Amino acid sequence: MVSLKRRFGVSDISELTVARLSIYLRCMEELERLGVETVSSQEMAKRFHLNSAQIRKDLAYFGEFGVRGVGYNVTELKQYLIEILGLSRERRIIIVGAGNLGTALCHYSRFTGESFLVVGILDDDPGRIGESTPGGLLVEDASRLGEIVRQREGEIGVITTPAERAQQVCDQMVQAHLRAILNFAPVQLNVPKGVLLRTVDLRVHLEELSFYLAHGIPDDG
Amino acid sequence: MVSLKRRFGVSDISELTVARLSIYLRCMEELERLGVETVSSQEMAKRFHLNSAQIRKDLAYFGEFGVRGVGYNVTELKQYLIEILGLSRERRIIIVGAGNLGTALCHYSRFTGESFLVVGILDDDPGRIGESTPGGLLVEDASRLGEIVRQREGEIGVITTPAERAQQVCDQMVQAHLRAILNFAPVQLNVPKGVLLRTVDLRVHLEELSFYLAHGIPDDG
DNA sequence: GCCTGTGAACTCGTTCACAGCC
DNA sequence: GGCTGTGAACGAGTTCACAGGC
Repeated sequence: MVSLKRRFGVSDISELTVARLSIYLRCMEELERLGVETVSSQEMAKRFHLNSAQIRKDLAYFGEFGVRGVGYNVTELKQYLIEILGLSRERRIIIVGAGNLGTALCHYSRFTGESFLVVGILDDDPGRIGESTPGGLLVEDASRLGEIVRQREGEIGVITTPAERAQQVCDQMVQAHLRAILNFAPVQLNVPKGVLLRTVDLRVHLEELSFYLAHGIPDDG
Repeated sequence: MVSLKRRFGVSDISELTVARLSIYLRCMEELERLGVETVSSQEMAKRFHLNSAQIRKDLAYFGEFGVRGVGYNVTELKQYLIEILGLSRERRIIIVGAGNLGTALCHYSRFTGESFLVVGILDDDPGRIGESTPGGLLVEDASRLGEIVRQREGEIGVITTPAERAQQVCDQMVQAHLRAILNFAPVQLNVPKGVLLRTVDLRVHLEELSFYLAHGIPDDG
């Protein structure tokens, strides 16, 4: 096995590239299931509707994983992608907001292989604290966030509270040393430098769809 | 009130612009709540961490909504954005997949004002059919999709099935004349031209966070 | 004075096309 | 022959900077 490129400044890698690495990982998993041992960027592009040059370029940021004239070894590339994406160790997730979405996400570890584990779901509604979720976790008091993060070595915070509460929860997560936050509340949150925030805004997605329903859908999709 | 620009080819508008229009709408709602009547692009940019030139450019695709020397009228711009995004009429949503995520999304109409309404949630698991969801809807048989879409004038399909079932459900949605599909299953789906597909892949988002946890978080956020 | 709307400059990302290697 | 890795060309998207209007 070739080693990963020693130095790639993380800021040289575009977010779009990172998102695609995750896609490539899923492609490798699929190919492995199908028993495919080797794949060229072209074949991969055709099969999964990607662009072959882009695949090669994305991968080349991190090392020389391919063999000229042959392509990429599926299992090997999968391992590299796991390594690159930091998935070789478990990442522990703490959810704040035990509404429908929050409890739904408790289940989520099931779909993501071994890499992610929800280790806590908190809420500040006394009516919800103590309830058990479909995932088997008990809802705990949101005021214990700091303690729980420390205890269970949480790394990723997920916000599924109403919009009004989200910034407050976000601040508490930063305080509790969570450095990666996934926000489902439909607000633009502020985090200090050194904290990574991703917002998944369902309302934005629905409104986009509505825009194209209103104005027609372009040919390219 | 000035009228909307008569002809903007929908393909001239970037998807990124469309997504931002949705953000701007949320900004207007916030400003209206705060009682602000007029806002300049610069003030808006500062308040919501956007870029003023980009705001002006995005809006200018659709008309001349601002007043030089003054700025934009908040309520008026809000109305324009609603119009542009096709939100002045209700968009009816059909969900397929009554697992935790699907049932969680039934509630979603509540958070999106008047514009979106979940009018059906279907599943093919006989054990789930007939169950009632937190939103008050009964789970119906997925095989009745076509009929239900027609009856209730569904326009947007939401896929919350496991990955294995997703392409099949997607095909059935296309068959049932849904032209806008929001997919939460972690697979790359194929749709014919004339159908709009958006995928929200939680796994990709989590893996991105993991990447930056592993390699460090760049200063810009 | 201040602010919009917009061409021009620039930055970033994608795609092309080929040298180098198997 | 085929395929990777990569500089160069291209295109998309963002930001600048200012003319024009209030």
